[in-house]
This record gives sequence, structure tokens and C-alpha cells, in this order.
Amino acid sequence: MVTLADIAKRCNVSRASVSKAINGHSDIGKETAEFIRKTAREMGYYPNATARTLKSGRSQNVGVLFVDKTQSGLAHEYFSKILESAKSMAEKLGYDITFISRDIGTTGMDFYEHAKYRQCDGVIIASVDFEDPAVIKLVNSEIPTVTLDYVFNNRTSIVSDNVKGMEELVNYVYSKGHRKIAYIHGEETSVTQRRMASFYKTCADLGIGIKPEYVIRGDYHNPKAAAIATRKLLELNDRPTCIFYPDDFSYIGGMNVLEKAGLSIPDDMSVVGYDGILLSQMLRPKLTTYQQDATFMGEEAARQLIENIEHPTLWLPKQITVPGKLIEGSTVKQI
Amino acid sequence: MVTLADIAKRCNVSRASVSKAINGHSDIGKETAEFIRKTAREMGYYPNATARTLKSGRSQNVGVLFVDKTQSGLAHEYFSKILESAKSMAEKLGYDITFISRDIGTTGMDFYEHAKYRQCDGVIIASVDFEDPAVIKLVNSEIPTVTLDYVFNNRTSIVSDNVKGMEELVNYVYSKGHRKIAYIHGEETSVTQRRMASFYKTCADLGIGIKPEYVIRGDYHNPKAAAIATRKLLELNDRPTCIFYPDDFSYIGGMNVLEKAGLSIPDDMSVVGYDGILLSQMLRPKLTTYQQDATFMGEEAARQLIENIEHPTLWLPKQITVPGKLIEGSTVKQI
DNA sequence: ATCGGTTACGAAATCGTTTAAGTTCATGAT
DNA sequence: ATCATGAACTTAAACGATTTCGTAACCGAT
Repeated sequence: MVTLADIAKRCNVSRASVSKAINGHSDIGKETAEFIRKTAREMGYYPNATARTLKSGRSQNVGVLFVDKTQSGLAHEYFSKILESAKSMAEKLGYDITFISRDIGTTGMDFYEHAKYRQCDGVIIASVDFEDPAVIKLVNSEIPTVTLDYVFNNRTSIVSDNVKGMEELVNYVYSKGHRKIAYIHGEETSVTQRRMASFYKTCADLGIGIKPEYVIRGDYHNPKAAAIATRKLLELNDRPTCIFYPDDFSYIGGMNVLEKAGLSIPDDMSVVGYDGILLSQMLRPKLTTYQQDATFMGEEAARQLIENIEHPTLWLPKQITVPGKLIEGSTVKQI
Repeated sequence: MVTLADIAKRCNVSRASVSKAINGHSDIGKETAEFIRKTAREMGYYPNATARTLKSGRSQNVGVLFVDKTQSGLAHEYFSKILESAKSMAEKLGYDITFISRDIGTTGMDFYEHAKYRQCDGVIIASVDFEDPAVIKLVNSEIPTVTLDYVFNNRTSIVSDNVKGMEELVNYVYSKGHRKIAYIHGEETSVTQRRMASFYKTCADLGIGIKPEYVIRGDYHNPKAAAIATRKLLELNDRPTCIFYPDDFSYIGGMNVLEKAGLSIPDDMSVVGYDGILLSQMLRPKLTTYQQDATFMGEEAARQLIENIEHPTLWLPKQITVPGKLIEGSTVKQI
């Protein structure tokens, strides 16, 4: 391994000068610096992140917390897209990405300790139980963090605009003539709360009442739960004319139930999803859904976090709401 | 931050003794060690991976190379499952996971240099272009590596048993009476080669000839390509009775074409997929497919890599073939 | 009393880099 | 001629751990 000392010896300068040349500091002669850099290249030098981190306290490494309650975190297109784009952006800005988990090996480290152990400059938090004390400890620590789809008031957060999303969907199906709208919602999370509130409010603003039995609990990314909920809706005397699913993937479960019941989509039942995953646009009929801009969210998370890391003084917690867009498929009939 | 020195001072011992106590070395008194550990706990000490790595040369960190030609790497359930399970296993064994990419920031590091820069103890390589010189450089370096679904003769590899998978699928549809079998295959990769070879061989063994026009190129994870290929097959005078798709996801494209053509699955056309992703079991009719054991593959990759890292002397390159299992859905008709 | 062998600990070097605090020397101002 | 200034380097001390070697103390055996 080529070290600064090797280059220093070859160039007849001190290690300090080599370091300065490599890092482009100002107090080094232009020619000397160039000569040193040229020699370094020739000798096949590349820096040692570990030594650099130890001395400087900065690792150029961001952690990601991506714990998966439902075992579907990474398998979920929405989250994997966020991760993928956050990774690309972080790399573009010169940072690597390391997964932060609890309890690596046998050491009982929590998230905060793990992040410190690896000297992460910051942490991106997504798809976790945000009420977990370990998550709260991390968020309240001195380590910069950015949360996705959850807001802590002292931190920057990137949230998909669930209010607007739900509003647009409701308005859309309303414009198609629907008044009896059912909503199969996901498990109790802040995202669900926001969507539900927006659902109720938009309906109220439009002057449509929603029967209590039209709002049923399902689960995100869970076609089976959606199937069960769909069956319940079909058993009602006064059936809805349109069903909102927790997300595109869970809609598959509902789709099967509807087809088995001999109901054609959208002629006998209209449906909408949420997420805008690739699959939804491959199904026939194409699903009407609200596409969240996961790519932008991931990029923005990385950008904001690194901004916070590199300019801690002029940083203020921001709440960034990312709009998506309604994708008009063919699953909502004009009535 | 609490350091070894702080603990040493508090305990009135040397830093060396603290290190020994923490790491459970033998040349330290039992009681002293216990006392030191207790004090360390009280003081809220946790080690600094960076310093440890710098001195010891071991980072307890493995890199993953997960480059995405098709932009679908992480979005692909198969690969995200592999990653997820490799991550869990690595963590269980005391290792963290860092993504290794080319060209972090503006430095022109290749994969090998990047891995060295971060002092990765080993690298898991999946879903990349294995003929990329940068990948080959990494694989031929002194850094332990494990490859997934690709074999280098000097390295351990974990490959899904594509030969057996294809064989079982062909035998299955043969047993259902099919003789005119079409195969829409993925892009040219070693996996495709293996599946194709097995497809032809199994058909030959069964004594069925395959018309050249029954074998068409599609793409992995690409419903549109599958749709186009499916249309071509439907235009044939002598249509196949069963179509093999590159994978479950791309089958969606074919499914739409078949339905639009008024062909019912499996009554008018039988189909099989590959992968066994969650979606395939949610569709109706349930897709007949070959489920790859992605979870085991990821775990095994981590296990093997860490074995190689920790016992380099008694290590030999291994090629581990992981069988999957046929999932009998309802998309193949008995004829 | 001496010797060899453990056991338990400490001193000090080391990993590769960064950086605060000098030092040297030429330059220009007074 | 003197002195402040600044550019260009060097020195040396960190950063937090690990690890080799050394040594003191104690044990039992001769």
C-alpha cells in the first residue's frame, strides 16, 4: 500500500506537504503540488479513508436506517427506489452508504451507538418504527439525520405529499361521478393518518358523506389483507362504486376478489391505488393511482443531509413536501 | 466520546489492559478485566471502528457491488431479497455493509480502489456486468470476494440452479402434455446461457423438437419486451401451446397481450414464469414458476465471504449451487 | 538460595493521515 | 538597513485503538 510517507520520500518533501497537495490546500506551491500529485498518481496512491476519518473526525460516509418491520422494506419498490436514488446522489456528492442496524454481532449497540461506532457523518432514516426509543435517541443526538415520510420538528424531513395525493384522487373520482367511495387504508402510521384526514376532508369539502363501513383497515403491501377487506365491502347492502386501496401492490388482492365475484373493473367497480409502481402500469386495465416521486425524495434526502453535514451553522430544520402526480389509468368509470 | 484512555485513567490501569479486557484477551486478570468492563459500561463506552481498523487492518465491514445496468437492480425482488438476507447474515456475524461504487465524488476510483479506500474485508458481487474490467480487477485482487449467479474459477460463487430449474419446468409442462413449447429468454448473460442450454437439453432428452421460431429474445424484468415477443409467437401459423417467460415480472406483459387477444390462460395458452416473486402468487390464475431461494443465496454469500475473510488459510474456492423449487400454479393446462 | 515458568500488567511503537504551530526566505515598505 | 508580511514548507503532535515486547511478582521445584 502506497502511503503519504512513501510519496513524501520520493518527492523529498514532508508528509504534510503531500497531504496538502492531495487535498488542494492553499499553503503549498503550485508547481510542487502538481509534481506531488503527478508522483502520487504514478505510484498508484489512493487515500486511506480510515486514517483520514480517525484524524479528521469526518468519514464521508452516511448511514441508512432501513429496518423492515414487515420484511418487505427492500422488496417494496417505493423504498428501494428511495434507497437507490439516495445512494446515487450521496455517491455523486462524495459519500458512501453504510447500513446501520441494531445489534451488529453480539455487541448490544443501538442505532446511535452504531452510527458513532462507524463514525457516520449523518443518517438517513426511512421505513422504520419512528416511535422506537432507539430511533428517537438517534434523532435527538448530535448526528445529522433526515427522515423520510415522518416529521420530527427538530430535523429535516422529506415527506411525500399524502394530503395532496389523496385530495387529487378523491377529486378525480368525484369528477367521474362517484359519490359512494370506500377506502381500505394501511396500518396506523403517520402516513396513514395524513391520507385518512385528507380523504375525509376532501369528501366533506365536496359535500359527500362517507359511511363508516366504507372505511376499513387493510395493510400496506399486503394483497391478502386487501382481499379480505374487499370481500367485506362486497357484502354490504349498499356497495360503494369505487374502492381506494392502500397501495398498488395490495390492490392485486382486491383485483382477484373482484374478478372472482364476476365484477369487471371498472364497469362494475372502480378502483384506485397509491404509489404508481411499475407493476400498476403493466396491469390491464391500467391502474389509476397517485405516483409518489420516490426518486426525487431519495435524492433530496441525500442532498439535504449532506448540506446539513457540510454547513451545520447555516442549517435549519426543513420540512420538504414532495408532490407526486395523478396517473390516470382505466380503472375508474364515468358514471 | 469515551476512549480507552479515559477508562484506563479511571481504573488506574494502562490503555493496553483496557483493550485486553474489552476484547477478552487471556493475559489479563479475571477480576481486573471484569472491573474494567463494568467501568466501561458505566462510562458509556463503545469502540471506535475507525481506530480499530486503522491499527488492525480489519474493518469488520463488507462491501457490496450492486450496480444496476437496467436500473432495476434494487427494484427487482430477487436481488433485493438477496441483499436483504446477505445484510442480515453479515450483521449477525458482526459485519456491516457498505455499498461500493465506482467514482465516488470526483475521485476516479475503480471498484478495487474503492474497496481498499474503505478497507473492506471482502466484497459481495451481484447484478453487475461481470465482464467489466473493473469487476475482473476486483475479483483477481487480494480482497476476498463472493459472486452471485456468475462463476469465476478462483472465487467462491453462489449460483441459483438454473439448470435444474429449467429442467423441472420443462419436465412439468411435458408431463402436462405440452410438446410445442416456446421460450422467451432474457438478454445474453451467463444465467440465460445456462437456462437456454438446459431448456434445449431437457427438450431433446424428452424427444421434443423445438422450432427455432419458438425461441425469442425478450428481457429480464421487462414486460414490454415480453409483450412484443408474445405477439410474435401469436402470429405464427403453428402456435406453441405453452410459453416460458424470462421471469415472473416480464410475464405481466405477455399476460396482457394474451388477454387482449381473447386467449384465456391456461385454457387457450399455458404459461410459466421464473423467480417465484410474491406477485406471481397473487395473480389469478396463480403463475406456475420456479422459485429461486434468494434468501438462502444472500445468507450463504455472506457466510462464505466471512468464512474466507476469517480463515483465509483453510479456504478454497467453492461453487455453491442453490436449488429452488417448482411452484405449481394454475397457468399450465393438462392437454 | 536459585532457577524456570506462569500470570498480570505496562511501555511504547504503530496504523496513515491531518493540522496547529513553527521556520525559512524572499519581497516590499519604511 | 530594518522590519513586517506572506508564501512555502517542515515539525511534531494528535486521532483511538492494537500489539509486541519487556518486566515484576509470585509459584513451586530443585
